[in-house]
Amino acid sequence: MTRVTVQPRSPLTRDRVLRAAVGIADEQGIAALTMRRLGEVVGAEAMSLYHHVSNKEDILDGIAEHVVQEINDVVDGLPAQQDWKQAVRRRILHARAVLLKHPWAPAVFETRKSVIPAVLRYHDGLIGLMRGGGFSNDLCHHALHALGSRALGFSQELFDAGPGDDAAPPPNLAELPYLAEMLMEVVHDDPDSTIGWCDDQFEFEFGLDLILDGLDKIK
Amino acid sequence: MTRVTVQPRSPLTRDRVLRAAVGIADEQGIAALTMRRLGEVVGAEAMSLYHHVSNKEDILDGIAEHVVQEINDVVDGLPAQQDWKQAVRRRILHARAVLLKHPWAPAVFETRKSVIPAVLRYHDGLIGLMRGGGFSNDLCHHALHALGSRALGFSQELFDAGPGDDAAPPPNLAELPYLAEMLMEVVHDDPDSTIGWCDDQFEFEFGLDLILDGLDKIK
DNA sequence: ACCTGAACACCGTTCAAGT
DNA sequence: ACCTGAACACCGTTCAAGT
Repeated sequence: MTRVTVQPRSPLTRDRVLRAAVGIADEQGIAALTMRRLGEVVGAEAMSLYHHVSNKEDILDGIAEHVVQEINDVVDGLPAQQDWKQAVRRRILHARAVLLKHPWAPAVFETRKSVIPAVLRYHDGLIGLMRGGGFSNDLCHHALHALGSRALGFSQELFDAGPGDDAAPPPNLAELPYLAEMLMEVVHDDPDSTIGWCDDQFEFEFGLDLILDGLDKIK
Repeated sequence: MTRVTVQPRSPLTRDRVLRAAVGIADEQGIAALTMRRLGEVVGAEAMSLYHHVSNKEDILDGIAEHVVQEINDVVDGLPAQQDWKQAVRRRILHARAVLLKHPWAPAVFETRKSVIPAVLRYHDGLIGLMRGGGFSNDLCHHALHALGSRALGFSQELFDAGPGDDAAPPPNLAELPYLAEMLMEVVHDDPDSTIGWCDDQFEFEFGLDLILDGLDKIK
């Protein structure tokens, strides 16, 4: 008779709950993250979760922290660099790369009631780089505000380049003369697309460099 | 017998529903906007709403459109101005003033699936101003991306200056040397505050001018 | 045509009861 | 101590029935 050693189910912990929550959000979107679904994934009833987290807000706080931790782990491993602008630029682009793996994260960041501790640590690092580059504390402060969410690698677009709503009426370009002309010129290399044709990475770097170059001139 | 002419209750319309929805969101926050509560306010059952809007998403689309309409009405009334930078700057600051009356609006914009038509009209106006200032269509395109949500007057902060969570542990400044030093210097005129001490309007304009000045140099 | 009550399929969360 | 079933107070939405 074979000895079937049943792996004792590892006990539920806050960390296992949060890990599972991140997994659900990554794979099925943040709307799929419900207490009941989360219970299913960790192999327990939804109500058991409340022994390890205080409520759903606590879970959202936790997975936000989790993602920023991941960013900090990446950027802390980057080698030192003499030029502050290159250092800040690279740090932010690495943060962006992590965030692209968790597309739900920006929305969760924005709904947090209190500051995410890991974000403070991230910002502390950015200030360190800028101070090293000759920034005054005052300019560091303005710089963080100017960067806003760009500091963590995401830009806030008014219309997401998501799947779009096919049922929605197409915009009437006759009433939008300047936009129509711009579109015609900008997309003339890529005639298939109308909106959402943009190279997000390029545009992100364009805006980031605009700000970093501006700061460089002030400092 | 007195003729009591009962004011015939004005029939429900999509516009009345949306107006009431904006009112609820303004006064009690977006979370208070439920179908049942909305029904109460317009004096009907929640289920009656479905004859005038297709569902709740449609209501959110509608109130987002409503706010951007309000912005367009304001900025369309602004007198012409020769300097593109001043014109764009003023337009954006007026948009911001409208948005400050509807603090829930940015979050609703971000969750819209398809482009809000009024936002296209707003952007069309901005492009017009920049074209008039000598921008190429290509630069207009990059400029809109660089501005992002700033074009409509709101910046995306990682931590909102909201009421805050008093139960949350205070950040350990010992682990945040640069941030601690910056805070000490920046707030030394206002020793009561620790975080959320910032002059949002000033910081918004600082970031906006950084971008506009940068664009001015490229164009 | 417009409106409604009852019902359905979900939520997050509480609570008393199990082991 | 950790977990659970049943229940509660909400959601958005459907549907058959009213006028």
